[in-house]
Amino acid sequence: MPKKAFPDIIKNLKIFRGVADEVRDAFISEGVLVYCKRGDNLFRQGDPIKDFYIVCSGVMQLFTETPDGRELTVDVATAGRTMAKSEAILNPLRRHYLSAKSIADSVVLKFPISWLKKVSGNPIIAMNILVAVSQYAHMVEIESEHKSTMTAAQQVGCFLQRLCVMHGFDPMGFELPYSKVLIASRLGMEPETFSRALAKLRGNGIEVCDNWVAIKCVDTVADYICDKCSMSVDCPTHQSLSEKMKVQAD
Amino acid sequence: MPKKAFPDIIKNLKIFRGVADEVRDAFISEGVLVYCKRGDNLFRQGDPIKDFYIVCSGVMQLFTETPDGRELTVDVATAGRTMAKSEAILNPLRRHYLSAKSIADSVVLKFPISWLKKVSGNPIIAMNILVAVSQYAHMVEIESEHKSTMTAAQQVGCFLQRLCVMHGFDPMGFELPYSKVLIASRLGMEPETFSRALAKLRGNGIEVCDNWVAIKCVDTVADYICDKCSMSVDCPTHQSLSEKMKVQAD
DNA sequence: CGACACTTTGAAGACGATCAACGCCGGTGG
DNA sequence: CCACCGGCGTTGATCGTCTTCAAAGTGTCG
Repeated sequence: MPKKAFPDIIKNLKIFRGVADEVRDAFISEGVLVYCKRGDNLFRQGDPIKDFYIVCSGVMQLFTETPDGRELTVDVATAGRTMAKSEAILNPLRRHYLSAKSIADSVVLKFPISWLKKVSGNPIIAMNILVAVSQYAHMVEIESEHKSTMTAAQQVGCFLQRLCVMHGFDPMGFELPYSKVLIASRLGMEPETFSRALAKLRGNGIEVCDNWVAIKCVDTVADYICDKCSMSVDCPTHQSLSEKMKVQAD
Repeated sequence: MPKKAFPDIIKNLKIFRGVADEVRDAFISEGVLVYCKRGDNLFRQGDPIKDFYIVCSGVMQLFTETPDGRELTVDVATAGRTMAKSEAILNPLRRHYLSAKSIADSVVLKFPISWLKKVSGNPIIAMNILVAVSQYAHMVEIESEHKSTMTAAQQVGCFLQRLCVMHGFDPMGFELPYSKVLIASRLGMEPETFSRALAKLRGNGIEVCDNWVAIKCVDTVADYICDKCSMSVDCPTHQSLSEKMKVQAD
Protein backbone atom coordinates (compact mmCIF):
# COMPACT_ATOMS: atom_id res chain seq x y z
CA MET A 1 0.00 0.00 0.00
CA PRO A 2 1.58 3.33 -1.05
CA LYS A 3 2.13 5.86 1.70
CA LYS A 4 0.19 8.64 0.01
CA ALA A 5 -2.92 6.47 0.25
CA PHE A 6 -3.29 6.99 4.03
CA PRO A 7 -6.23 9.29 4.56
CA ASP A 8 -5.94 11.89 7.30
CA ILE A 9 -8.55 10.06 9.30
CA ILE A 10 -6.09 7.18 9.73
CA LYS A 11 -3.07 9.35 10.35
CA ASN A 12 -4.88 11.21 13.12
CA LEU A 13 -6.01 8.09 14.96
CA LYS A 14 -5.87 8.51 18.71
CA ILE A 15 -3.77 5.38 19.15
CA PHE A 16 -0.93 7.04 17.19
CA ARG A 17 -1.03 10.33 19.06
CA GLY A 18 2.47 11.46 20.04
CA VAL A 19 4.13 8.90 17.78
CA ALA A 20 6.66 9.93 15.12
CA ASP A 21 5.17 10.02 11.61
CA GLU A 22 7.66 7.50 10.22
CA VAL A 23 6.94 5.01 12.96
CA ARG A 24 3.22 5.47 12.53
CA ASP A 25 3.36 5.11 8.75
CA ALA A 26 5.52 2.01 9.02
CA PHE A 27 2.93 0.46 11.31
CA ILE A 28 -0.01 1.45 9.14
CA SER A 29 1.59 0.21 5.95
CA GLU A 30 1.31 -3.33 7.29
CA GLY A 31 -2.45 -3.12 7.02
CA VAL A 32 -4.44 -4.78 4.26
CA LEU A 33 -7.40 -3.03 2.66
CA VAL A 34 -10.66 -4.93 2.76
CA TYR A 35 -13.66 -3.87 0.68
CA CYS A 36 -17.06 -4.69 2.17
CA LYS A 37 -20.27 -4.52 0.17
CA ARG A 38 -23.48 -3.46 1.84
CA GLY A 39 -24.68 -6.43 3.85
CA ASP A 40 -21.32 -8.20 4.09
CA ASN A 41 -20.24 -9.57 7.43
CA LEU A 42 -16.64 -8.62 8.23
CA PHE A 43 -16.61 -11.03 11.14
CA ARG A 44 -19.19 -12.81 13.23
CA GLN A 45 -19.74 -13.43 16.89
CA GLY A 46 -18.04 -16.74 17.68
CA ASP A 47 -15.41 -16.49 14.92
CA PRO A 48 -11.85 -16.92 16.16
CA ILE A 49 -10.17 -13.55 16.62
CA LYS A 50 -7.48 -13.20 13.97
CA ASP A 51 -7.45 -9.52 13.11
CA PHE A 52 -7.82 -6.00 14.33
CA TYR A 53 -9.57 -3.44 12.11
CA ILE A 54 -9.75 0.27 11.38
CA VAL A 55 -12.65 1.67 9.36
CA CYS A 56 -11.52 3.92 6.48
CA SER A 57 -14.91 4.72 4.99
CA GLY A 58 -18.49 3.55 5.06
CA VAL A 59 -20.55 2.38 8.03
CA MET A 60 -20.15 -0.80 10.04
CA GLN A 61 -22.71 -2.10 12.52
CA LEU A 62 -21.26 -3.85 15.57
CA PHE A 63 -23.86 -6.07 17.17
CA THR A 64 -24.51 -9.14 19.26
CA GLU A 65 -27.04 -11.92 18.94
CA THR A 66 -28.68 -13.77 21.79
CA PRO A 67 -29.59 -17.49 21.69
CA ASP A 68 -33.27 -16.58 21.56
CA GLY A 69 -32.74 -14.63 18.36
CA ARG A 70 -32.52 -10.98 19.37
CA GLU A 71 -30.09 -8.69 17.62
CA LEU A 72 -28.60 -5.83 19.60
CA THR A 73 -26.50 -3.04 18.10
CA VAL A 74 -23.59 -2.27 20.40
CA ASP A 75 -22.08 0.47 18.28
CA VAL A 76 -21.92 1.94 14.82
CA ALA A 77 -18.41 2.42 13.45
CA THR A 78 -17.63 5.07 10.85
CA ALA A 79 -14.32 6.28 9.39
CA GLY A 80 -11.54 6.36 11.97
CA ARG A 81 -13.03 3.82 14.37
CA THR A 82 -11.08 0.82 15.49
CA MET A 83 -12.84 -2.51 15.82
CA ALA A 84 -12.13 -5.60 17.92
CA LYS A 85 -9.43 -3.76 19.84
CA SER A 86 -10.40 -4.84 23.31
CA GLU A 87 -11.53 -8.23 22.07
CA ALA A 88 -8.06 -8.83 20.62
CA ILE A 89 -6.39 -7.63 23.81
CA LEU A 90 -8.70 -9.60 26.01
CA ASN A 91 -8.66 -12.97 24.32
CA PRO A 92 -5.97 -13.28 21.68
CA LEU A 93 -6.81 -16.96 21.45
CA ARG A 94 -10.54 -16.73 21.84
CA ARG A 95 -13.57 -15.73 19.79
CA HIS A 96 -15.31 -12.51 18.78
CA TYR A 97 -18.16 -11.56 21.04
CA LEU A 98 -19.44 -9.10 18.45
CA SER A 99 -20.44 -9.37 14.81
CA ALA A 100 -19.57 -6.66 12.29
CA LYS A 101 -21.82 -6.03 9.30
CA SER A 102 -21.30 -3.47 6.56
CA ILE A 103 -24.32 -1.15 6.36
CA ALA A 104 -23.05 0.88 3.42
CA ASP A 105 -20.22 -0.13 1.08
CA SER A 106 -17.20 0.21 3.34
CA VAL A 107 -13.41 0.10 3.24
CA VAL A 108 -11.58 -1.34 6.22
CA LEU A 109 -7.89 -1.69 7.11
CA LYS A 110 -7.06 -5.10 8.50
CA PHE A 111 -4.10 -6.00 10.74
CA PRO A 112 -3.26 -9.40 12.22
CA ILE A 113 -3.39 -9.44 16.01
CA SER A 114 0.35 -10.08 16.06
CA TRP A 115 0.57 -6.52 14.75
CA LEU A 116 -1.42 -5.22 17.70
CA LYS A 117 0.95 -7.05 20.06
CA LYS A 118 3.97 -5.54 18.31
CA VAL A 119 2.51 -2.05 18.18
CA SER A 120 1.62 -2.07 21.85
CA GLY A 121 5.27 -2.75 22.58
CA ASN A 122 5.69 0.95 21.91
CA PRO A 123 4.99 2.49 25.34
CA ILE A 124 3.32 5.61 23.89
CA ILE A 125 0.95 3.55 21.79
CA ALA A 126 0.32 1.17 24.68
CA MET A 127 -0.71 4.12 26.83
CA ASN A 128 -2.87 5.52 24.01
CA ILE A 129 -4.68 2.20 23.71
CA LEU A 130 -5.19 2.07 27.46
CA VAL A 131 -6.65 5.57 27.42
CA ALA A 132 -8.89 4.73 24.46
CA VAL A 133 -10.21 1.60 26.18
CA SER A 134 -10.74 3.52 29.44
CA GLN A 135 -12.61 6.26 27.64
CA TYR A 136 -14.76 3.71 25.89
CA ALA A 137 -15.50 2.02 29.21
CA HIS A 138 -16.53 5.34 30.69
CA MET A 139 -18.80 6.12 27.77
CA VAL A 140 -20.50 2.75 28.09
CA GLU A 141 -20.91 3.38 31.82
CA ILE A 142 -22.53 6.74 31.18
CA GLU A 143 -24.87 5.34 28.57
CA SER A 144 -25.82 2.57 30.95
CA GLU A 145 -26.59 5.24 33.54
CA HIS A 146 -28.74 7.04 30.98
CA LYS A 147 -30.83 3.94 30.44
CA SER A 148 -31.75 4.02 34.12
CA THR A 149 -32.29 7.74 34.56
CA MET A 150 -33.37 9.23 31.24
CA THR A 151 -36.46 8.98 29.08
CA ALA A 152 -36.08 7.83 25.49
CA ALA A 153 -36.30 11.43 24.27
CA GLN A 154 -33.49 12.53 26.56
CA GLN A 155 -31.27 9.65 25.47
CA VAL A 156 -31.88 10.49 21.83
CA GLY A 157 -31.08 14.15 22.46
CA CYS A 158 -27.83 13.24 24.18
CA PHE A 159 -26.91 10.94 21.33
CA LEU A 160 -27.62 13.57 18.68
CA GLN A 161 -25.28 15.95 20.45
CA ARG A 162 -22.54 13.35 20.53
CA LEU A 163 -23.13 12.53 16.88
CA CYS A 164 -22.70 16.19 16.02
CA VAL A 165 -19.46 16.63 17.95
CA MET A 166 -17.97 13.25 17.05
CA HIS A 167 -18.35 13.86 13.32
CA GLY A 168 -17.54 17.56 13.45
CA PHE A 169 -20.95 18.56 12.08
CA ASP A 170 -22.39 22.06 12.25
CA PRO A 171 -24.77 22.11 15.25
CA MET A 172 -27.10 24.51 13.46
CA GLY A 173 -27.90 21.90 10.85
CA PHE A 174 -26.61 18.49 9.85
CA GLU A 175 -27.74 15.28 8.23
CA LEU A 176 -27.94 12.01 10.12
CA PRO A 177 -24.99 9.89 8.99
CA TYR A 178 -27.03 6.69 8.95
CA SER A 179 -30.60 5.47 9.14
CA LYS A 180 -32.98 6.06 12.02
CA VAL A 181 -33.60 2.35 12.54
CA LEU A 182 -29.88 1.90 13.09
CA ILE A 183 -29.70 4.78 15.57
CA ALA A 184 -32.71 3.43 17.41
CA SER A 185 -31.11 0.00 17.58
CA ARG A 186 -27.82 1.56 18.72
CA LEU A 187 -29.74 3.21 21.58
CA GLY A 188 -31.50 -0.01 22.49
CA MET A 189 -34.97 1.23 21.63
CA GLU A 190 -37.60 0.44 19.02
CA PRO A 191 -37.92 2.56 15.85
CA GLU A 192 -41.40 3.64 16.96
CA THR A 193 -40.08 4.88 20.29
CA PHE A 194 -37.25 6.68 18.52
CA SER A 195 -39.66 8.39 16.14
CA ARG A 196 -41.84 9.60 19.01
CA ALA A 197 -38.76 10.73 20.90
CA LEU A 198 -37.76 13.01 18.04
CA ALA A 199 -41.16 14.69 18.23
CA LYS A 200 -40.66 15.36 21.94
CA LEU A 201 -37.31 17.04 21.27
CA ARG A 202 -39.05 19.82 19.34
CA GLY A 203 -39.52 22.60 21.85
CA ASN A 204 -36.62 21.32 23.92
CA GLY A 205 -33.88 22.90 21.86
CA ILE A 206 -33.47 20.30 19.12
CA GLU A 207 -35.35 20.38 15.83
CA VAL A 208 -35.54 17.35 13.56
CA CYS A 209 -37.08 17.18 10.09
CA ASP A 210 -36.57 14.00 8.11
CA ASN A 211 -32.81 13.43 8.27
CA TRP A 212 -31.96 17.02 9.07
CA VAL A 213 -31.09 17.91 12.68
CA ALA A 214 -30.53 21.33 14.24
CA ILE A 215 -29.40 21.96 17.80
CA LYS A 216 -31.08 25.31 18.34
CA CYS A 217 -30.25 26.14 21.93
CA VAL A 218 -27.63 24.40 24.07
CA ASP A 219 -29.01 25.85 27.30
CA THR A 220 -32.50 24.51 26.71
CA VAL A 221 -30.96 21.17 25.83
CA ALA A 222 -28.83 21.26 28.98
CA ASP A 223 -31.92 21.84 31.13
CA TYR A 224 -33.84 19.09 29.44
CA ILE A 225 -31.06 16.51 29.17
CA CYS A 226 -27.71 17.24 30.79
CA ASP A 227 -29.26 17.98 34.20
CA LYS A 228 -30.21 14.29 34.34
CA CYS A 229 -26.65 13.13 33.66
CA SER A 230 -23.88 12.71 36.21
CA MET A 231 -21.38 14.31 33.83
CA SER A 232 -23.53 17.39 33.37
CA VAL A 233 -21.37 20.44 32.63
CA ASP A 234 -18.20 18.31 32.74
CA CYS A 235 -19.35 16.39 29.69
CA PRO A 236 -16.77 16.88 26.92
CA THR A 237 -19.51 16.68 24.29
CA HIS A 238 -21.57 19.36 25.96
CA GLN A 239 -18.52 21.58 26.43
CA SER A 240 -17.39 21.20 22.86
CA LEU A 241 -20.86 21.96 21.59
CA SER A 242 -21.25 25.03 23.78
CA GLU A 243 -17.92 26.39 22.59
CA LYS A 244 -18.75 25.76 18.96
CA MET A 245 -22.06 27.59 19.23
CA LYS A 246 -20.53 30.48 21.17
CA VAL A 247 -17.99 30.99 18.41
CA GLN A 248 -20.77 30.98 15.83
CA ALA A 249 -22.75 33.53 17.80
CA ASP A 250 -19.82 35.97 17.88
CA MET B 1 3.84 -1.40 56.67
CA PRO B 2 5.37 -4.78 57.54
CA LYS B 3 5.41 -7.31 54.71
CA LYS B 4 3.60 -9.99 56.62
CA ALA B 5 0.61 -7.68 56.79
CA PHE B 6 -0.27 -8.14 53.11
CA PRO B 7 -3.38 -10.28 52.98
CA ASP B 8 -3.59 -12.88 50.22
CA ILE B 9 -6.35 -10.92 48.59
CA ILE B 10 -3.83 -8.17 47.83
CA LYS B 11 -1.03 -10.50 46.82
CA ASN B 12 -3.30 -12.24 44.34
CA LEU B 13 -4.50 -9.08 42.64
CA LYS B 14 -4.89 -9.51 38.91
CA ILE B 15 -2.73 -6.50 38.16
CA PHE B 16 0.26 -8.29 39.74
CA ARG B 17 -0.25 -11.57 37.93
CA GLY B 18 3.00 -12.86 36.49
CA VAL B 19 5.09 -10.39 38.49
CA ALA B 20 7.90 -11.55 40.79
CA ASP B 21 6.91 -11.58 44.46
CA GLU B 22 9.67 -9.17 45.51
CA VAL B 23 8.72 -6.65 42.86
CA ARG B 24 5.08 -6.92 43.80
CA ASP B 25 5.75 -6.59 47.52
CA ALA B 26 8.02 -3.59 46.94
CA PHE B 27 5.24 -1.90 45.02
CA ILE B 28 2.56 -2.76 47.55
CA SER B 29 4.65 -1.60 50.50
CA GLU B 30 4.38 1.96 49.20
CA GLY B 31 0.69 1.94 49.98
CA VAL B 32 -0.81 3.69 52.97
CA LEU B 33 -3.61 2.09 54.95
CA VAL B 34 -6.77 4.16 55.29
CA TYR B 35 -9.50 3.24 57.76
CA CYS B 36 -13.01 4.25 56.73
CA LYS B 37 -15.92 4.24 59.14
CA ARG B 38 -19.37 3.35 57.93
CA GLY B 39 -20.69 6.38 56.09
CA ASP B 40 -17.31 7.98 55.38
CA ASN B 41 -16.63 9.30 51.91
CA LEU B 42 -13.23 8.16 50.66
CA PHE B 43 -13.47 10.56 47.74
CA ARG B 44 -16.23 12.49 46.05
CA GLN B 45 -17.25 13.13 42.49
CA GLY B 46 -15.52 16.35 41.45
CA ASP B 47 -12.56 15.96 43.82
CA PRO B 48 -9.17 16.21 42.11
CA ILE B 49 -7.75 12.75 41.44
CA LYS B 50 -4.75 12.27 43.69
CA ASP B 51 -4.78 8.60 44.57
CA PHE B 52 -5.50 5.11 43.43
CA TYR B 53 -7.04 2.62 45.87
CA ILE B 54 -7.30 -1.07 46.66
CA VAL B 55 -9.97 -2.33 49.04
CA CYS B 56 -8.56 -4.63 51.77
CA SER B 57 -11.75 -5.26 53.69
CA GLY B 58 -15.23 -3.89 54.09
CA VAL B 59 -17.63 -2.62 51.43
CA MET B 60 -17.33 0.54 49.37
CA GLN B 61 -20.14 1.97 47.26
CA LEU B 62 -19.05 3.65 44.03
CA PHE B 63 -21.74 5.99 42.80
CA THR B 64 -22.53 9.10 40.80
CA GLU B 65 -24.84 12.00 41.50
CA THR B 66 -26.80 13.93 38.89
CA PRO B 67 -27.50 17.69 39.12
CA ASP B 68 -31.18 16.97 39.76
CA GLY B 69 -30.29 14.94 42.85
CA ARG B 70 -30.39 11.31 41.83
CA GLU B 71 -27.84 8.92 43.21
CA LEU B 72 -26.78 5.99 41.04
CA THR B 73 -24.62 3.10 42.25
CA VAL B 74 -22.10 2.20 39.57
CA ASP B 75 -20.46 -0.62 41.46
CA VAL B 76 -19.90 -2.11 44.88
CA ALA B 77 -16.26 -2.77 45.76
CA THR B 78 -15.26 -5.45 48.25
CA ALA B 79 -11.85 -6.83 49.27
CA GLY B 80 -9.47 -7.05 46.33
CA ARG B 81 -11.14 -4.46 44.15
CA THR B 82 -9.20 -1.55 42.76
CA MET B 83 -10.83 1.87 42.67
CA ALA B 84 -10.28 4.91 40.47
CA LYS B 85 -7.95 2.93 38.21
CA SER B 86 -9.38 4.05 34.89
CA GLU B 87 -10.12 7.50 36.26
CA ALA B 88 -6.48 7.94 37.21
CA ILE B 89 -5.34 6.65 33.84
CA LEU B 90 -7.84 8.72 31.95
CA ASN B 91 -7.37 12.08 33.60
CA PRO B 92 -4.33 12.26 35.83
CA LEU B 93 -4.92 15.99 36.15
CA ARG B 94 -8.70 15.95 36.29
CA ARG B 95 -11.44 15.11 38.74
CA HIS B 96 -13.17 11.99 40.00
CA TYR B 97 -16.38 11.20 38.15
CA LEU B 98 -17.39 8.80 40.90
CA SER B 99 -17.86 9.10 44.65
CA ALA B 100 -16.78 6.34 47.03
CA LYS B 101 -18.61 5.84 50.30
CA SER B 102 -17.88 3.26 52.95
CA ILE B 103 -20.94 1.08 53.57
CA ALA B 104 -19.40 -0.99 56.33
CA ASP B 105 -16.24 -0.14 58.25
CA SER B 106 -13.55 -0.63 55.62
CA VAL B 107 -9.80 -0.72 55.19
CA VAL B 108 -8.32 0.63 51.99
CA LEU B 109 -4.77 0.78 50.61
CA LYS B 110 -3.98 4.15 49.10
CA PHE B 111 -1.32 4.91 46.48
CA PRO B 112 -0.51 8.24 44.87
CA ILE B 113 -1.15 8.31 41.13
CA SER B 114 2.57 8.74 40.56
CA TRP B 115 2.78 5.19 41.87
CA LEU B 116 0.35 3.98 39.22
CA LYS B 117 2.47 5.69 36.55
CA LYS B 118 5.60 4.03 37.89
CA VAL B 119 4.01 0.63 38.24
CA SER B 120 2.61 0.69 34.72
CA GLY B 121 6.18 1.20 33.50
CA ASN B 122 6.49 -2.54 34.14
CA PRO B 123 5.22 -4.05 30.85
CA ILE B 124 3.63 -7.06 32.51
CA ILE B 125 1.69 -4.89 34.92
CA ALA B 126 0.78 -2.48 32.12
CA MET B 127 -0.70 -5.36 30.14
CA ASN B 128 -2.50 -6.67 33.24
CA ILE B 129 -4.08 -3.27 33.75
CA LEU B 130 -5.10 -3.10 30.10
CA VAL B 131 -6.70 -6.53 30.35
CA ALA B 132 -8.48 -5.58 33.57
CA VAL B 133 -9.87 -2.38 32.04
CA SER B 134 -10.92 -4.26 28.89
CA GLN B 135 -12.67 -6.92 30.95
CA TYR B 136 -14.43 -4.25 32.95
CA ALA B 137 -15.52 -2.51 29.74
CA HIS B 138 -16.92 -5.77 28.46
CA MET B 139 -18.81 -6.43 31.67
CA VAL B 140 -20.35 -2.98 31.54
CA GLU B 141 -21.33 -3.57 27.91
CA ILE B 142 -23.00 -6.85 28.79
CA GLU B 143 -24.89 -5.32 31.70
CA SER B 144 -26.02 -2.52 29.46
CA GLU B 145 -27.29 -5.13 27.02
CA HIS B 146 -29.15 -6.83 29.86
CA LYS B 147 -30.99 -3.63 30.66
CA SER B 148 -32.43 -3.65 27.16
CA THR B 149 -33.20 -7.34 26.82
CA MET B 150 -33.86 -8.77 30.26
CA THR B 151 -36.61 -8.36 32.83
CA ALA B 152 -35.69 -7.24 36.31
CA ALA B 153 -35.90 -10.82 37.59
CA GLN B 154 -33.51 -12.07 34.93
CA GLN B 155 -31.02 -9.31 35.68
CA VAL B 156 -31.16 -10.12 39.37
CA GLY B 157 -30.66 -13.81 38.65
CA CYS B 158 -27.62 -13.07 36.50
CA PHE B 159 -26.19 -10.81 39.18
CA LEU B 160 -26.66 -13.39 41.93
CA GLN B 161 -24.72 -15.92 39.87
CA ARG B 162 -21.88 -13.46 39.39
CA LEU B 163 -21.91 -12.61 43.08
CA CYS B 164 -21.56 -16.27 43.91
CA VAL B 165 -18.64 -16.89 41.55
CA MET B 166 -16.88 -13.59 42.23
CA HIS B 167 -16.79 -14.19 45.97
CA GLY B 168 -16.19 -17.91 45.77
CA PHE B 169 -19.41 -18.74 47.60
CA ASP B 170 -21.05 -22.15 47.66
CA PRO B 171 -23.80 -22.09 45.02
CA MET B 172 -25.99 -24.35 47.14
CA GLY B 173 -26.29 -21.70 49.80
CA PHE B 174 -24.69 -18.37 50.59
CA GLU B 175 -25.43 -15.08 52.32
CA LEU B 176 -25.73 -11.82 50.42
CA PRO B 177 -22.55 -9.85 51.13
CA TYR B 178 -24.39 -6.54 51.42
CA SER B 179 -27.89 -5.15 51.68
CA LYS B 180 -30.67 -5.61 49.16
CA VAL B 181 -31.16 -1.87 48.67
CA LEU B 182 -27.52 -1.64 47.64
CA ILE B 183 -27.83 -4.52 45.20
CA ALA B 184 -30.99 -3.01 43.77
CA SER B 185 -29.27 0.33 43.35
CA ARG B 186 -26.26 -1.40 41.79
CA LEU B 187 -28.62 -2.96 39.23
CA GLY B 188 -30.32 0.36 38.53
CA MET B 189 -33.70 -0.71 39.88
CA GLU B 190 -35.90 0.22 42.83
CA PRO B 191 -35.87 -1.86 46.04
CA GLU B 192 -39.51 -2.75 45.44
CA THR B 193 -38.75 -4.08 41.98
CA PHE B 194 -35.80 -6.03 43.36
CA SER B 195 -37.93 -7.57 46.07
CA ARG B 196 -40.56 -8.66 43.58
CA ALA B 197 -37.86 -9.99 41.25
CA LEU B 198 -36.57 -12.32 43.97
CA ALA B 199 -40.05 -13.79 44.28
CA LYS B 200 -40.12 -14.51 40.55
CA LEU B 201 -36.80 -16.37 40.76
CA ARG B 202 -38.39 -19.03 42.93
CA GLY B 203 -39.35 -21.79 40.56
CA ASN B 204 -36.71 -20.69 38.07
CA GLY B 205 -33.78 -22.39 39.74
CA ILE B 206 -32.87 -19.83 42.38
CA GLU B 207 -34.27 -19.79 45.90
CA VAL B 208 -34.00 -16.78 48.14
CA CYS B 209 -35.02 -16.51 51.76
CA ASP B 210 -34.08 -13.34 53.62
CA ASN B 211 -30.35 -12.96 52.95
CA TRP B 212 -29.81 -16.59 52.06
CA VAL B 213 -29.51 -17.56 48.40
CA ALA B 214 -29.33 -20.99 46.80
CA ILE B 215 -28.74 -21.69 43.12
CA LYS B 216 -30.64 -24.94 42.86
CA CYS B 217 -30.36 -25.82 39.19
CA VAL B 218 -27.98 -24.22 36.69
CA ASP B 219 -29.86 -25.61 33.70
CA THR B 220 -33.17 -24.08 34.75
CA VAL B 221 -31.36 -20.82 35.38
CA ALA B 222 -29.67 -21.03 31.97
CA ASP B 223 -33.06 -21.46 30.27
CA TYR B 224 -34.58 -18.60 32.18
CA ILE B 225 -31.67 -16.16 32.04
CA CYS B 226 -28.62 -17.06 29.98
CA ASP B 227 -30.65 -17.70 26.82
CA LYS B 228 -31.43 -13.99 26.80
CA CYS B 229 -27.76 -13.00 26.97
CA SER B 230 -25.37 -12.74 24.05
CA MET B 231 -22.64 -14.45 26.07
CA SER B 232 -24.85 -17.43 26.85
CA VAL B 233 -22.76 -20.57 27.28
CA ASP B 234 -19.52 -18.61 26.74
CA CYS B 235 -20.16 -16.65 29.91
CA PRO B 236 -17.24 -17.28 32.30
CA THR B 237 -19.56 -16.92 35.27
CA HIS B 238 -21.97 -19.49 33.93
CA GLN B 239 -19.14 -21.88 33.05
CA SER B 240 -17.51 -21.54 36.43
CA LEU B 241 -20.81 -22.12 38.19
CA SER B 242 -21.66 -25.18 36.08
CA GLU B 243 -18.28 -26.71 36.82
CA LYS B 244 -18.55 -26.04 40.52
CA MET B 245 -21.94 -27.68 40.74
CA LYS B 246 -20.89 -30.65 38.63
CA VAL B 247 -18.01 -31.30 41.02
CA GLN B 248 -20.40 -31.12 43.96
CA ALA B 249 -22.77 -33.58 42.30
CA ASP B 250 -20.01 -36.18 41.88
C1' DC C 1 -38.56 2.82 74.35
C1' DG C 2 -38.30 5.44 70.10
C1' DA C 3 -35.93 6.53 65.86
C1' DC C 4 -34.42 4.87 61.80
C1' DA C 5 -33.07 1.95 57.98
C1' DC C 6 -34.39 -2.09 55.63
C1' DT C 7 -37.77 -5.04 53.48
C1' DT C 8 -42.08 -6.44 51.69
C1' DT C 9 -46.75 -5.88 49.72
C1' DG C 10 -50.58 -3.40 47.44
C1' DA C 11 -52.45 -0.02 44.18
C1' DA C 12 -51.94 3.49 40.74
C1' DG C 13 -49.44 5.65 37.16
C1' DA C 14 -45.88 6.35 33.43
C1' DC C 15 -43.21 4.74 29.97
C1' DG C 16 -41.69 1.87 26.32
C1' DA C 17 -42.73 -2.43 23.62
C1' DT C 18 -45.72 -4.50 20.60
C1' DC C 19 -49.15 -4.93 17.04
C1' DA C 20 -51.40 -2.88 13.25
C1' DA C 21 -51.97 0.22 9.53
C1' DC C 22 -50.46 3.51 6.26
C1' DG C 23 -47.53 6.56 3.17
C1' DC C 24 -43.18 6.86 1.07
C1' DC C 25 -39.40 5.64 -1.75
C1' DG C 26 -35.99 2.95 -4.63
C1' DG C 27 -35.31 -1.10 -7.02
C1' DT C 28 -36.94 -5.06 -9.84
C1' DG C 29 -39.23 -7.30 -13.29
C1' DG C 30 -42.87 -7.92 -16.46
C1' DC D 1 -44.04 2.27 -18.43
C1' DC D 2 -46.23 0.48 -14.72
C1' DA D 3 -47.00 -3.01 -11.13
C1' DC D 4 -45.00 -4.97 -7.42
C1' DC D 5 -42.07 -5.52 -3.54
C1' DG D 6 -39.29 -4.65 0.53
C1' DG D 7 -37.27 -1.54 3.70
C1' DC D 8 -38.00 2.71 6.03
C1' DG D 9 -40.57 5.97 8.81
C1' DT D 10 -44.64 7.59 11.17
C1' DT D 11 -48.92 7.31 13.93
C1' DG D 12 -52.58 5.13 16.76
C1' DA D 13 -54.12 1.60 20.19
C1' DT D 14 -53.13 -1.76 23.50
C1' DC D 15 -50.35 -4.29 26.75
C1' DG D 16 -46.72 -5.41 30.08
C1' DT D 17 -43.25 -3.89 33.12
C1' DC D 18 -41.11 -0.86 36.14
C1' DT D 19 -41.65 3.26 39.02
C1' DT D 20 -43.96 5.72 42.34
C1' DC D 21 -46.69 6.36 46.36
C1' DA D 22 -48.52 4.44 50.47
C1' DA D 23 -48.55 1.41 54.36
C1' DA D 24 -47.04 -1.94 57.44
C1' DG D 25 -43.71 -5.29 59.68
C1' DT D 26 -39.01 -6.22 61.03
C1' DG D 27 -34.66 -5.42 63.03
C1' DT D 28 -30.91 -2.63 65.11
C1' DC D 29 -28.95 0.84 67.87
C1' DG D 30 -28.72 4.61 70.89
